[in-house]
Amino acid sequence: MQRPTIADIARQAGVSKGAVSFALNGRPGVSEATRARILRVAEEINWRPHSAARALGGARADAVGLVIARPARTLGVEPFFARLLSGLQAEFSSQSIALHLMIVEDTRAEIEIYRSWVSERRVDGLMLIDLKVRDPRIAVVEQLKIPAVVVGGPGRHGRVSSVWADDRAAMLSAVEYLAVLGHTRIAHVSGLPEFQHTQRRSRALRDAATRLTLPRARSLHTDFSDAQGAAATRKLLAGAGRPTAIIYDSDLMAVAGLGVALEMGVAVPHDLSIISFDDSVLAQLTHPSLTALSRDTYRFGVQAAQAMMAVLADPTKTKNHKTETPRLIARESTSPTRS
Amino acid sequence: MQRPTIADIARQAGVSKGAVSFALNGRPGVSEATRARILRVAEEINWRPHSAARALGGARADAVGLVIARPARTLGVEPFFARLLSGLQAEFSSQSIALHLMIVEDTRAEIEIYRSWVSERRVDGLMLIDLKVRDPRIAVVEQLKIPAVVVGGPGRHGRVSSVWADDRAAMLSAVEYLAVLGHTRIAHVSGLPEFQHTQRRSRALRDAATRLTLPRARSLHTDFSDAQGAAATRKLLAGAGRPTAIIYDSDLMAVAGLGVALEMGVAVPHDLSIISFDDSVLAQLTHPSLTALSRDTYRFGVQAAQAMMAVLADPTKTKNHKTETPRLIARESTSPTRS
DNA sequence: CGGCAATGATAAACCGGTCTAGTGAACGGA
DNA sequence: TCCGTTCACTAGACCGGTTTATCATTGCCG
Repeated sequence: MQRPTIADIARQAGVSKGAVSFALNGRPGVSEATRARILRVAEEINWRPHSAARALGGARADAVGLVIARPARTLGVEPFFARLLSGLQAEFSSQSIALHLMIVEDTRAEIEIYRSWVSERRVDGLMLIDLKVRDPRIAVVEQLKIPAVVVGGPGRHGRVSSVWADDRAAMLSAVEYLAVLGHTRIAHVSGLPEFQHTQRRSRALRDAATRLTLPRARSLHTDFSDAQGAAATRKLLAGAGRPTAIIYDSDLMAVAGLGVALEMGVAVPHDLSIISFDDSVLAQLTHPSLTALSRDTYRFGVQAAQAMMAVLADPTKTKNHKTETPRLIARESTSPTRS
Repeated sequence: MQRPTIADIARQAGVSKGAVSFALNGRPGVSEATRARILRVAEEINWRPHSAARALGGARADAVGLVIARPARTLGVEPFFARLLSGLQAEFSSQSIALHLMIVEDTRAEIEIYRSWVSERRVDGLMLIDLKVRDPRIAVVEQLKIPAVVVGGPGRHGRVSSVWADDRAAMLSAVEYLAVLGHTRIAHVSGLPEFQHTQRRSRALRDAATRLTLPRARSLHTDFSDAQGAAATRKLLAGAGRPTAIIYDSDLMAVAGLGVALEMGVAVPHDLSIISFDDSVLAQLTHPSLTALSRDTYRFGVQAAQAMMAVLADPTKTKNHKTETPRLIARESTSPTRS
């Protein structure tokens, strides 16, 4: 027999299709004895539900969609995504929810995918990442009426749930740490300026600079690539009154910056302290190892997945879930100023 | 109207459901005039196919499955997967094929997922990675009669297509390069011994050692983690008659090994040459930068995806597709021996 | 002009589940 | 004893497509 169906179960157990459906889904309508018999038969003939048939009846797709809008080719170098993905997956797979993944070029394409996935009922919910200032996706998911979770909020995202970390507090802790070490000329090599998390960090630096009266505190924007991270570093170190400390928005850029410093004969941490806003083996394997704002990105993914499952369970309840604030881990790349 | 269906199109265009289906799928059975009218109506009311309904009729799921059987937590650090994934995605998305992704703990769980995805008709094909010696998955996919592509073959995998690179030739080129530089004591820090690619590399080293009469050529197995890579390095460098060159199976382990060497006062490349079997920014950002066997992993992913689409188009045609052999890129971590 | 094939279209079955309305039997209370 | 309720279960509609069998019309050929 090719691929047993509930009709086969029904025949063998001597009941109707409906009864089988009730039994298999744990709903009332059958006696315990019958239920047990049906389950036994199902087990025996190795029956599996046909997801399409289920979905057709309006049931869940048991899949969540994630679209990443960055050039596919550059994605591989960013450890953050892989770790986030791992965390999401670990949690989702515990509920047998698969991840529908797609990498596209830009937000327009991303929105197109959302529309088709939703109207084709491929996914039950969407995870939005890299939220931008005035992000058009928010309006789209609200219009599509599909459960969504913003990873890396919160921002202006109406009634959509979000999971976020306090970038502001993290940045402040890094700046204060540097200030205590005697640094007054602090620079920030950031990511894309249109991202909300980039803006939060840059603003936090500005505010801290005002409060602690640090002159020359500045943010240089990049596209997160190691090349632009290196270029920004070169620019900072070449100028007069160069910074004594640089905070990088990713470990990849921090490592690239470290390379530039060595190349230019700027000793780390003696002449320049370096802090990475993201931690990974990468930051730990360099010499000197990098002081970093560390958080458990895997766990962040797990929490994002949990938030999604909460929204799936009750779409009316939206919630902003704040996760652990990245903590500063002091390593070898920071030291007091020499003066 | 909530979610237009082909019945709506049929009504508005004044034809039957069947005619609409023919028109939308570009099959014969309707005149050009009618077809055009139907397509126009479909466009107008913004109709999208309901993937579940399609699948129920036995059609394609337009998704390909990929299960990675490694501890989710450690996955994020391996740049290889992210790049492979990017390449796969880029190619698949050009055909609107989504990737169904799941990360599990072991091969048993992986096989379970295969069974359920196939019987639930969630995917049209499966990508198998990290092929092991006598891998049980081969028998499973053959039994399930689902199109599959082995990424990183070829091995004993019957009539299943594969996409692979010539690890043996790559390893030989690395060993020969080192031999020319005067190295005779060459070690290899490899990955998990049960993987076929690990075995091919280890065997290539042994063969080269015999041919070039290199004593003490040996492979040390690890689990691919930076910790075990470091431990293996420490063991190698602590012993008497330590190697003058080490080849690492991944850039992550190579970087970890580099750190251990620096820590132990072994100068790279002066006292020790290092080659990484995998290239990425990681290898380029260290100091000294790492000589590496480089290949375009993104492209590898693209080719794997193409192989999958070929099998989907005609499941009877299986093929072993050999991709570019990793080429040695000399950087700063290798030099002639001092003697 | 008759027979036959090709064309364009329709109606209905079908895929494998879910779910609702309905049925018969057992049970309980007055 | 009789009615109402609950329980266990059945029959069949339904979801939104695809596909097959069927049919009418037209055109072509001998």
